[in-house]
Amino acid sequence: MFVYEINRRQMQNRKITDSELEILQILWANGPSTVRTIHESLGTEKQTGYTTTLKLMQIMFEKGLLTRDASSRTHIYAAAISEQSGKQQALDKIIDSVFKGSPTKLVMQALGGYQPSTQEIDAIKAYLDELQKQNP
Amino acid sequence: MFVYEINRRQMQNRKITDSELEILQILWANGPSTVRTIHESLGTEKQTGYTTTLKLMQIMFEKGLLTRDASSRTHIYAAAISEQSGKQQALDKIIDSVFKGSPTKLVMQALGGYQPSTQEIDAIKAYLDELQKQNP
DNA sequence: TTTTGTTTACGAAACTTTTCGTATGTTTGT
DNA sequence: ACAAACATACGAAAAGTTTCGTAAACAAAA
Repeated sequence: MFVYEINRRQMQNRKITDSELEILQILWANGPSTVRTIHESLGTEKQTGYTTTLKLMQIMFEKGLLTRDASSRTHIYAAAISEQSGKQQALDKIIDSVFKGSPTKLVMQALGGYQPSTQEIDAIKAYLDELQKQNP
Repeated sequence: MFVYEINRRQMQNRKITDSELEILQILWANGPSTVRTIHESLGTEKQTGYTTTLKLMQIMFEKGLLTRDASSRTHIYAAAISEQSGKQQALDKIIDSVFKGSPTKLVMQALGGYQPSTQEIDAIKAYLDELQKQNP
């Protein structure tokens, strides 16, 4: 039986840190996980101890970034926000702060800075056609 | 006579913070400026004192993010990195951390999350055509 | 049962970023 | 000349993030 706790006493307006984003990403990719699993997924690059990961996830729970099932001794954590909205949030922030609120500007810069391949360009064009069809 | 100081003893690998990015942005928009000017540009939103802005810019100078002309009492600061590369840096970071290194993924998410207008779509398409011409 | 290992909770150190107060010197206006 | 305003430098408090050590509870193994 799963009983996901949700912490509603969130310290709201603190932004998501890079370490937190790393953990969210693993949860998005693998689904609900234990601290141990997450810690091992971080493993190679990060040289930090287990309790560090634990503490971080506890704090994220307090912030409302994660929920957790504490019905068994080994808690199982899940991302409280969807991959979609998490990524969009990250984008929004940069669009707002760096690209004067214009997603188009960001897209241009991203494309200009990277020399996408012909295949990629075609993929994006196809996607644009899709959008245009939906939005006449 | 302008004599821009450049601090070469940079603490390298610290990343650019949000506050720092705000200041860079103003410098990119307005060109070299005094601390007072920057502080007033930040003005309305930020409720922080003048010396806070000063200190921030001094630290940015130490980090090598800004250069400055100290030939007159009122120093004049300039961004040490170009608008282009600063914005690209910001983008790189998020592409790397959130979009598995794929700029195309970021572009898709940005476009999908925003319902761009027909004009914007056309502008992006035109831009893609440009890229495709250069890259046969 | 006793030992060994795993898990959470928690406090606090270490580090970074943001903020400000104060000292000191320069410029400006009266 | 003198006061008021302004500029830099600097130390340090305040706030936030990351890290770890240790204690307590439980589980598994010997």
